Amino acid sequence: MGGDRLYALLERLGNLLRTEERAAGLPHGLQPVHLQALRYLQSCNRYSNTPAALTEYLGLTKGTVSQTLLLLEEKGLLRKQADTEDRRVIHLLLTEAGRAVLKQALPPELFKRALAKLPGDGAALDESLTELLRALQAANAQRSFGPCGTCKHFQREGSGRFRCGLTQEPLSREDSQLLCREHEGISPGH
Amino acid sequence: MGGDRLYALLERLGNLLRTEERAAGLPHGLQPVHLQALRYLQSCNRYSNTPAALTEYLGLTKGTVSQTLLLLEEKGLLRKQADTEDRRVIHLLLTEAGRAVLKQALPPELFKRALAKLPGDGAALDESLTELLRALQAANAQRSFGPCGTCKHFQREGSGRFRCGLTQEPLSREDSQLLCREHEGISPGH
DNA sequence: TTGATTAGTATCGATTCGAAACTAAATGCG
DNA sequence: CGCATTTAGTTTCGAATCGATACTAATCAA
Repeated sequence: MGGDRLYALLERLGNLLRTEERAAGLPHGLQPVHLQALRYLQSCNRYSNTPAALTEYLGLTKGTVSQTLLLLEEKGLLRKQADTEDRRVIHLLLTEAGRAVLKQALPPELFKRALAKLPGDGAALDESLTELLRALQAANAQRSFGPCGTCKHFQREGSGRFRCGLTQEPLSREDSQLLCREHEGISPGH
Repeated sequence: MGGDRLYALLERLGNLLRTEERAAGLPHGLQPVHLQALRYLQSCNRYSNTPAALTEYLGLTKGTVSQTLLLLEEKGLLRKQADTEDRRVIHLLLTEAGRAVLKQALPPELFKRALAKLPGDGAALDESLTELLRALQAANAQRSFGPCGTCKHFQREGSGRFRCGLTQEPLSREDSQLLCREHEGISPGH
């Protein structure tokens, strides 16, 4: 059946990207997981920049992620900031150095070159992958980590003013584009 | 730019599949790499079932792959067979047990369920991914590991009879569908 | 107040992985 | 032929990921 072929394709792509990621991180002394953590933290919103959210995103255990964060902090790529409301919670903020490393390392050179050679602008690929990801997350009961503005808790309050229905906090236009761990897609039935 | 988003998608998909693969291998005491090795060996041709080819396919070092193979052999999932022509070369053959494990473990359940939910039959996805993989392999100077029958060394010799232009050996119809490490795509310019 | 839950950390052992040194066979060049 | 070089594969070692488990501290619920 066709599933096998699709699976082989995805696995091979995954391996190639992982190898590239390994090479891209090497000069900075970073492993693939470290780059992935940095990339997540750069693109998530203020509810989702915590060890717990990162743990869910990466699909690892919290102990493992805690180690990863220790290393990134020692290297000065991120800093920790205690939450003012819930003192158990810690927010992870990229430093300038962290952002610089990320900008230089990801996406890897090979990937950028390949993308340039791709016939079309990759829109079809984007759409197919998004669909697959959605199906995977639906099949599992997993969080979607989608952009804030596409969530069912997202509320419009007039020109350029938004609010999160879950936390009741106001949201800026930039906020609405960041990934959120509480993200729930709008179900087609409504 | 759009590359970032595409990259994030692929990385996330890769992580999900890897997590699933880890879970699928757990009951057999196998890690993701082990399943990947088995899957490759099941679908490659007789020129490509060697440690060196597997090393290239996985993008690891030969020492690492050597360890992986040791474990798989100990578990009775594959056996080694010395090449009769070149006594340095070793061929890796799946045992019945190896094939059974593979059949049971891959693709992971989650993936199959997701595929079933996918609108359409995944043909668009297949095409997009194949294109991307081709672009990646062209951008790198990497081997393509494509099916024998789509290689520029592949020769037709009449009804159902084929030959490899590189080794001059005759090929069966089944041969022509297996992955080959010497595979070179037919360049569009010819 | 007491018990349960949640966020995060610390420690341990198993495993992957790369680097480098090594063996053995094949190849190439004088 | 003879000797250096290359290639296939193994071995050894150390660094790093990762999961499991136990732990602290804060919050929440009854």
